[in-house]
Amino acid sequence: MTENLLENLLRKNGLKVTKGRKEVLRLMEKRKDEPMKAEQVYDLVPREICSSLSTVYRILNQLSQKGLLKSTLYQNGIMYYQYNSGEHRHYIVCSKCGKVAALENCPMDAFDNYIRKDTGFDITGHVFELTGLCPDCKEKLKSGK
Amino acid sequence: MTENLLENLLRKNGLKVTKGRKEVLRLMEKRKDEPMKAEQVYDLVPREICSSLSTVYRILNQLSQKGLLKSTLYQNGIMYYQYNSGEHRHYIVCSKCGKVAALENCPMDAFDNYIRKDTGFDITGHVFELTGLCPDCKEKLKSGK
DNA sequence: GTGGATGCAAACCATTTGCACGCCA
DNA sequence: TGGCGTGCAAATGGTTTGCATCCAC
Repeated sequence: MTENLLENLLRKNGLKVTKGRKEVLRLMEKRKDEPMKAEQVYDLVPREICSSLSTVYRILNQLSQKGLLKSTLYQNGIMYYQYNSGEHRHYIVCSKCGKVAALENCPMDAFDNYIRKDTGFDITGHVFELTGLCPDCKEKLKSGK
Repeated sequence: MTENLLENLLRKNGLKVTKGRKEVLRLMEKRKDEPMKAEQVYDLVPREICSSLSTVYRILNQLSQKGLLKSTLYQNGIMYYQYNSGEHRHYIVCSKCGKVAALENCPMDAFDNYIRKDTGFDITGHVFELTGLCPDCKEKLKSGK
C-alpha cells in the first residue's frame, strides 16, 4: 500500500498522521492474513518509530475503533488484531503446534436468517474460533507422538 | 439432582467430595441454561460453605478439566462457566441489554466435514459467540432510543 | 502555538498461586 | 494421620491510564 493511500486512510478516519500509526497500518495491511497480538506488532515496528508497547496498544485500539482493524479476544486471553479488508474470514488453529489455516467460507452466513427467525435477535457480530489438529500433528500423533 | 448423584459424579471423576464442590456442581446443574462467571457463582454459594472467591475459581477449573463444566472466555474478557449436560449449544447475547437466547442448532455441525476437507485439520473444539440486538432493544431503538 | 500523540511507570482487574491451616478418606 | 482442600493475601500478566514531554497541523 502506497504512502499516500495510508495517509489518506488515516485522515479519512479523523486520525492525525503520525509515524507510528502509518507504520502499524502498513504492517497490518502487509500481513492481512495473519492475526497478530500487540507484542508481535511491537516487535515488528522499528524502535525509532515507536518505542513503547502502550503506544502500540493505543494505536491498535484506535485503528480498531475506526474499523481499519478487526480485533478478537482469543480463548487464550490474548487480543489479536488484523487488517480489516472487508472480507469476512475465520481461522482454525492447531492446538498442538499453533499453525493457522483460513476457512474459505463463514459457516455463519447460511445461518444468519435462520437465527434471526429462531431467536428474534438481529445479529450484529460473531466470534468463531476453531481449535483442531493440523495434518502434520495428526501424522506425528499417529506415529507415536 | 440428588445428593447421591452429585457425590457419585464427583467421585467418578476422581474428585474428593467436599461441601464446596458439591454446592457448586449442584448450583451449576440447576442453572444449566445460564452461563455464569466466577463471581456470580461465588455470590450464590452460602458463605459458610465456601468463603473464598479463589476457591470458587479452583473448583470451577477442576470441574471444567473433568468435563463436568464447559468454560468459555467471552469477548468482554470474562470466563463463563456452564454445566456440561452433553448437549452442544450456543447463545446469542443482546449487546444492549445483555439478554441471552439459546440457538436451537449449532451452525458448526453442518460444516465439520467441509472444514476437514478444506483445511485438513481435525476439529477438536470451537467457540461461537454471537452478539446482536434482542427484539425489545430493537423496538426501543426504532422508537427513538 | 496548541491540542493531540507518545513514553514511561504505575494502575487495573480477572485470575492464579504460595503458604499455613483444616478437614475428608 | 496424611494428603488434599481451603482461605487469605500477594503475585501475575495482558492491557490501560496519568502525566509530563513532544510533534503534527
